Amino acid sequence: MALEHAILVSLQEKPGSGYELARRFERSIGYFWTASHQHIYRVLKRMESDGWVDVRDVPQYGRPDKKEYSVAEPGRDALSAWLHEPTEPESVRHDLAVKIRGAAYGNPAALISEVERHRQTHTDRLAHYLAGEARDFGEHPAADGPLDAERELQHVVLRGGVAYERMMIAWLDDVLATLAGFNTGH
Amino acid sequence: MALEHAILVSLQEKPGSGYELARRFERSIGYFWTASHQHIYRVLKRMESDGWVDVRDVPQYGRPDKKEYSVAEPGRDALSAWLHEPTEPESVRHDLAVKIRGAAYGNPAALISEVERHRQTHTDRLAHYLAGEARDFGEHPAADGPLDAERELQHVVLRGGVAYERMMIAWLDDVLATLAGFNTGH
DNA sequence: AGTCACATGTAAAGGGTTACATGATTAG
DNA sequence: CTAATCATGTAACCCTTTACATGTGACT
Repeated sequence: MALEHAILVSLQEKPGSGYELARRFERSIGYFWTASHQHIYRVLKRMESDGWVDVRDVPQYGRPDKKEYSVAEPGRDALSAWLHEPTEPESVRHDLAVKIRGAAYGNPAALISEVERHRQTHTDRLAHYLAGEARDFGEHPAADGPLDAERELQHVVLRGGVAYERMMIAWLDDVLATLAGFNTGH
Repeated sequence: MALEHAILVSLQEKPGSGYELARRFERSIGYFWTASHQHIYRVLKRMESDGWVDVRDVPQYGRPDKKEYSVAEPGRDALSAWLHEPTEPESVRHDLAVKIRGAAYGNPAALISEVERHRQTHTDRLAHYLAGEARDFGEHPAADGPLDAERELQHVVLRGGVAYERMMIAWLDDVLATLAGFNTGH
């Protein structure tokens, strides 16, 4: 897949500017598809020239004007076509796993701080996800949130993020225990 | 990171040809870093001209001759430098999660077969990993296998793969239950 | 005057996939 | 003769990152 489908999904949920999309890719949708603002602007240009999105100039007071993008008919079609076409599971890219195997010929203990750093990132993310879950899907959901299908689908994706972070933390603990074994000469 | 470090790790474990590397990337190291043969040959060329690897022509009988690559001193240095330099956790790319959120405006039930297909892939991979674990890290390990640190590090990486597949299967069951909820109108 | 949030881009390089291409040898 | 495994590559294209670049308006 490419960024364009993630953008279509986001714009379908709510139209917005390139800048706003970039902010959404730092949270929410960015939990499972990352993108920088440069990349977003570039793809948005192509999508516009392909007719997938409509643009509207929005003058603003107290801040720079912006362009608001929304999904056009051909964009909806492209999204629908992609949803119906089978996709293979993404190819895995775990640099930390490569490092761990590579450490065998160096000093495995040197990796400990790196692994701990990653563990910290994952615990932070987990806390962030859980806070978002309590806010948006708890007993007192935000009054302006989406309803029904959209809401439940967003929730199940978020639960996937939570499960992923929990698994990573548990595995990194396993890695740390293994690395500690070399230190003490076990 | 890039492919070259994964290749260095693999060649450090055992020298081999581009073809052999491509096969390793279909199993073992490919469980957490995928690469096609075209890509491998291209990167190998660059690594050779950078002096990271040595090449040796190996004439063979009964099959085409091959080039055997092994890690050279500068390659070992580059690998060591990379191992000591911090790396951020890889950016996530879960197309299925994007699809699930995108399904809200189409027909969520149309995704069921796609999710089931992914679930099947993950159960296959899990079975494959567990078979490899029993073979290489069970009570009767292969006699020619690696020892000590290398072996334990390979095992902990494999356990990560197992944990990942198990988490994915559980999450996809959660997704299927959620999608089923729309079918029955709940 | 400086910093921050908002807002939009371009250019160059790097990383990776897909399509195309060739050829040897073994087994059926 | 055909298919499979072994073996190596090129070319074009696409996706993404990094570096560079500009400018508004609010607040301190």
